[in-house]
Amino acid sequence: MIGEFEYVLLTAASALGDDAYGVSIREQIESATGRRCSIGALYTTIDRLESKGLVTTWLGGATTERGGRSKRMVQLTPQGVSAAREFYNAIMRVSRDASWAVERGKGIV
Amino acid sequence: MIGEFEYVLLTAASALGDDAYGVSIREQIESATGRRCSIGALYTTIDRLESKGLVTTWLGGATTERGGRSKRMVQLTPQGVSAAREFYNAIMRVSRDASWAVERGKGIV
DNA sequence: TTATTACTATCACAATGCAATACAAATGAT
DNA sequence: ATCATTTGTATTGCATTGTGATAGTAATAA
Repeated sequence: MIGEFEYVLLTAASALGDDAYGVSIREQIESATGRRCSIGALYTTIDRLESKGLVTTWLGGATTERGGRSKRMVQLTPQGVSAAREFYNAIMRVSRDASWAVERGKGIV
Repeated sequence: MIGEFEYVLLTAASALGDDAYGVSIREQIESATGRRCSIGALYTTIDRLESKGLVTTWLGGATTERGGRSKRMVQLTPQGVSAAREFYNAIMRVSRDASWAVERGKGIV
């Protein structure tokens, strides 16, 4: 099972589609979670996800317009999508009757 | 932030209410997740949750009928409920637009 | 050739997850 | 009483995941 931060990163990369790379993923995570994402957390997790085959990465072309190192693009593999779905479903399944998970039209109240 | 297994344990204990103790929590986890829950994972996590103030535990009375050590009862503290709610909300928020999380009638709102 | 900008990489340690193994207490039979 | 049985809990040691601090790399402009 992947960890929580790994899940967050996969989700952010998925949301960004073709624009997913280190910096944009970091911004996406910070905006989606409201919490800070450190550089170390970011790249070590990308590395770990890649070595597990859950994402692939490659160096982006020279699309930069004003200086700067080239981007390391990130994309989920089918296994990455599966792993994320599994994590999500596991949380949903476990939370089914939790008081903090009740939504409209759901359960006894 | 609590970890995924800590969340699962909090949820199981919450679901069991007054019947929450080591063995019953373990069974609840295994039935809710479909995965095995080892003894070590169980008690070390209970210890950690207690030291963080997310659960309280105490030794149950002599309600056993056929032998056996007394139970270590577990109950969520208000902080435990908050931590679980936070974890759940964080996952929900991040997953809002994920392809694997789409449900009916789910807009940005 | 140097300064600036945009980005990625590494390290070291903390927090969390987990299997294997050992230990404790209550009961009932002898 | 003491011993086997039953029901549960506790400890140890290591693997995995999370994260801040720090360093490094490459492109561009002046």
